[in-house]
Order: sequence, then C-alpha cells, then structure tokens
Amino acid sequence: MEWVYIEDIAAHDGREVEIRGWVYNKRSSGKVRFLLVRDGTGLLQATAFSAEKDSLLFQQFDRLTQESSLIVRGTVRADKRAPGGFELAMSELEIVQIAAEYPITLKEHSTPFLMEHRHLWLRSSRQHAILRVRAEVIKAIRDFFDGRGFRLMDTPILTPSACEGTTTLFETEYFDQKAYLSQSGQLYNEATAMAFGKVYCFGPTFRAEKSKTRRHLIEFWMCEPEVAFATLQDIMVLGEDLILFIMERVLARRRADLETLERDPKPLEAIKKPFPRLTYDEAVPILREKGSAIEWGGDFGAPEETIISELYSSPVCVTHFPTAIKAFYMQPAPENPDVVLGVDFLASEGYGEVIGGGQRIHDPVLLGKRLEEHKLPREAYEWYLDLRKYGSVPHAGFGMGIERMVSWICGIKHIRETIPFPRLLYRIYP
RNA sequence: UCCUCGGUAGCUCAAUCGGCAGAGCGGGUGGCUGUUAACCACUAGGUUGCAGGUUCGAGUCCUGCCCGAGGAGCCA
Repeated sequence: MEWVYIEDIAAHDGREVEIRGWVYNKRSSGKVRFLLVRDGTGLLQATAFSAEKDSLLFQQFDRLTQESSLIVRGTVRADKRAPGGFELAMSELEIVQIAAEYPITLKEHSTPFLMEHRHLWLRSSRQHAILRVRAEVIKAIRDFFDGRGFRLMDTPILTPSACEGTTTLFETEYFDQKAYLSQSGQLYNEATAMAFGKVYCFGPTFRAEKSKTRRHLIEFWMCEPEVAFATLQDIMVLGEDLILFIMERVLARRRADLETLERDPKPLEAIKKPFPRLTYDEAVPILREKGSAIEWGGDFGAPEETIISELYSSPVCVTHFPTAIKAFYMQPAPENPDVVLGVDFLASEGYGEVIGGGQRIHDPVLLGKRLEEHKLPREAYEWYLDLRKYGSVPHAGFGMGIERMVSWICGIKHIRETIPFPRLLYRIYP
C-alpha cells in the first residue's frame, strides 16, 4: 500500500493509502470513531464504523492518546463534513508508540508555558504556518539574489574583533585567543564584493544586548547583499525589488498559511514601487508634529519608526541620518558631511525597520580617521583598510532581518515565533 | 540595566472586607452511529514561587529574594 503525505491526499481520492503520523485529536460517538491525524504536511480525519465494539480497530483507537505515533491505512474519499474535504475510511491502525500525557492541549496556554515547550509547540498548526512562511521567505531571498547574478559568500561566525564596535558581542575561546560571535557579515562582504562584484551572505547573527522587546532576538538571521560600484540610490532600488519579490512569492505560494494566521493579505498586496523616500531632515518635523519629542541628531526609537511607517501603505525609505549616530564606515553625503548616505526601510503597519544599509566609505584617509574617532584598534582593521588601498571603489549594501520580515508578513506581534528555537534575553531553553 | 504588571491543581483562571482551596480543560472510568477545540455522567488531582514577619487566623497585608511577561534604551 502506498505511503502518501496528507498535502497530496486529493490526488489519491478513491484509492487505498497509508498515512504515517501522529494523533492530533480524536472523537468518538458510540459506534463511530473520528481520528484527526497530522503528518507534518497537513491534517486528515480518519473514520471507523463498527457494529461490534470489540473490533481490533476500535480497541487500538481507544488506546490512543494525543500525539501518539501511528500508521493508518484505508480508503481516501471526499466528504464535505471532513476538515479539508477528504477523509480516510480506516481499515487498519498500527500503533508506533502510545504517547505519554501531552502537555499542550487544544485549549489556550500562556506564552511562557508554550516557550518552555517550544520543542512540542512546533507541532501546532499556527507555528507550522509561520515557519512555512519563513522557509518560503528564505527561498525567495536566495532565488532573488541567485537570479540576479549575486554570489553567495558565507562570512565567518567566529571573528577576531568587533565589526561595528559599539554593540555588545558574545565572547568565546579561540584556543589561546579571544574570539567573538559575528554580529554582521558586512565587513567581510565588502572584501568579497571587491572580488566578485555583487555578493550576499545569509547566516546567523549574534547580539549580546539586553534587549527585551517584541522586535529583538539574541540570535537572528540576516541577509546582507553588497555591491561594488553601487551607490545609495542603487541599493535602495535593490531593497525595493527584494521586498516586492518576497511579497509576491509568499502571496502566490503561502496564501493558505496566511489564512491560517488570519493575516489580511491586502496591506501586503498594496505595496508598490517606488517606496516613499524621506530624508532624516524631512522626518524630524513630521515626527514632532505627530507628538514625538525627537530633536535633530537623535536616533529613531520604536515609537518614531511606528509613526513614520503608518503614514504610507508601502515601506518608507528614510535616508541621510546624522553621521554621529551611525556606524563608522558610513559614507558622508557629499553636500553635507554631517549626514550619511544610509537608509532604513521601515515596514508598513507599524512593523518598523526591516532593512538597514547604505554606502560605505571608500576613501582610505577618511576611513582611517573614522576608526580613530570611534577608538577602534587600527591593527584589527588593516585588512579592511587594504580594500581602500587596492582599487577602491564606491560600494553599498544592506542587511535584512529575516525574522522581522516574517513577523511583518505573518502579521504577528512578537518576533519570537518566527524562528524554530528563539534565543531570548533570559531564555536559552529548549 | 531601568519602569510597570504578574506567579493558586498538569494547563487556563476564580477565591468579596484577612475567615472551610474552587471551576473549566487535560487525565481516569462509563455512556452515545457523523464528530468538528464534540457532548453527557462520575472520579482522582494542592508545599497557593521561596524565606521571614504581622495576626486568634494569611492565597489575600508587610519585607527580602527567585522566576516570568509587557515596555524603554540599543538595533536588523
């Protein structure tokens, strides 16, 4: 008998098949038994009828507990009363294991309890939908860059020093030296971009900041393209195209998951190119008018990002931030060196920053000066300065936070559900 | 790190002014021939986060600690 997956069940209508999975729920009514089986691809109702209650099938059924593993065989048939439109008329039920009492019921649970049981929570339909969207977003990103001739460059996770200096890093042992977990692949990708023209990296990133908000993870995944000879304008267009590509892909392939999540697709469908652009200078008075206490020179906090992003139906590109609040490698604007050629993409509906990037300093003298101003050890950056010594060119790139994208697309409040095992402040279990 | 809120059965919660520790779900037992988080009946299940204090009496009031959640800062 053929082993099939529930997502393919419609193609086997009328045929005898085998399903391997777990008990999601069961119901019985006298001489009828209903078994809701999940196999990782979907849910299927299996039914059993019997005049004699002592049948082997019924005995097996009655022993089943939630999440018991099993193999069921039977005939597929369409039935409007069954969830999903198809059900399995069971002929055989083979128990693989009777599960111990399962902690997660079909009723409501608190987030701390569910996080404590994250390894089991992943089996629920909502978590399935979110993580399938995540997988689709990642595939879309790879297809986007691969299709445009970008080379995938895996940058190191163990690094000898700070990439950006300011942020806190996780320290670890590297034999008799200290090493730090990467907080960005960007500096390395500036090197690979000079070797390959246009590149991207995609990997985990670690920030040892004591951030405790719905938008932060201690360990998260970031995609960072870097393009030689590109300007701020070039990578803004690249960022727009990337976001639109991801949206179209998810709307085309994962619409059912968005429905499961009760995510209204209209705001995502409404996103159009070109995205609104706003300079920092233009944004500050708007923010003050809307009640923010921001002064020129101050960085945007979550409330500022929310105010701006709610003004438009597409993500907003905010550019030309004050030099003083941005990273050392940011290229100053030619007309005003107090601001830099950087851009933050603020997602609509109040989701905030999903992309941050800009043009990098290509002048060796200015870069050396910035390292000094930021009190960074020049020796550690000799290789980085070399990039400005041997055929330096203007170049630009950005970083996109995967979990923030997924959380925006899925319309969920907290980023912690967008990765299988979130690392949070004060939570590293399971 | 700071501010706010919370911790009672396996889970989600209730317990009036300080006066006998409760319900639903889940578990167990039985019933029901189309259930949809099925339903009905019965049943077991408690160191009220920890340590002190006030009181005739503390889940409830006070002090300290632990753990968690929401927000801030920082960032993607």
